[in-house]
Amino acid sequence: MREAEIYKALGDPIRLEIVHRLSASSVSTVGELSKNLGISRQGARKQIQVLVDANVVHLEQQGRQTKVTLDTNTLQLARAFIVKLERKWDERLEALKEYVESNDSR
Amino acid sequence: MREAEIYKALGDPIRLEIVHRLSASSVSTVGELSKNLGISRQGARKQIQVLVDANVVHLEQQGRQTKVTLDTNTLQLARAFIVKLERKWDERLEALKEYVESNDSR
DNA sequence: AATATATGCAACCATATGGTTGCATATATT
DNA sequence: AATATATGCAACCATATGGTTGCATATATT
Repeated sequence: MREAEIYKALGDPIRLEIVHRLSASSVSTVGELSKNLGISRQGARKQIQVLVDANVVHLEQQGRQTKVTLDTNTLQLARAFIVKLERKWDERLEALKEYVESNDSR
Repeated sequence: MREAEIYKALGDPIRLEIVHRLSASSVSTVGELSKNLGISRQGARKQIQVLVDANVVHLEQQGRQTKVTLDTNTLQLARAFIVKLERKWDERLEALKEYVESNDSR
């Protein structure tokens, strides 16, 4: 399941913060994204790499800087899996409820 | 961000498999869920505990067995965060596109 | 009462992870 | 040409994580 790797990549406060900034602010270079995270630039770079490896973001060289972009396909995959879990679970509850009602002694 | 802990809990193949089985099959006890995962029962129990700690599932003692239930509120939180990321990102792309068009020299 | 079943808890271990520092280098700016 | 900026890469380290085995115990079944 590729989804596991995606969730794992999102499953860290710093990495989630990076992804959040990417989506919500206009910051988009490796250098800028690495600021104010409470860790060193090199440390931040390693976290960005985890996101790259899970295809949550992509990198693109631009002169001396590196642009970071979100991969919405990956986000969609992550969302779809959760939606499926929710739907299947609801179906089961529904089936169970009907079963209980059909055997209800009232 | 509580979401990070949720994603972290989902970010492991075995744990994701457990959650998937919970939603898709009628298996619902700690013992049954622990089977066929390729690890020992005690190992599986530790993974279930990670899901419990992140509130992805809840436990409920029933006689000598322990029932596991999905917490849909937690799943919803995880889904909502991804949806928000996708929306914000789309808004940014849209704004950028309009900006480019307004400065287009054609 | 004796046995079987479902479970929990603790100690232990190898590897993964999240961080650091130090150094190198390509591209822009002056 | 000299300097500044943005970045990458590697070695290292402490702690977290994912697994194991061994043992204890509460509840059901016979």
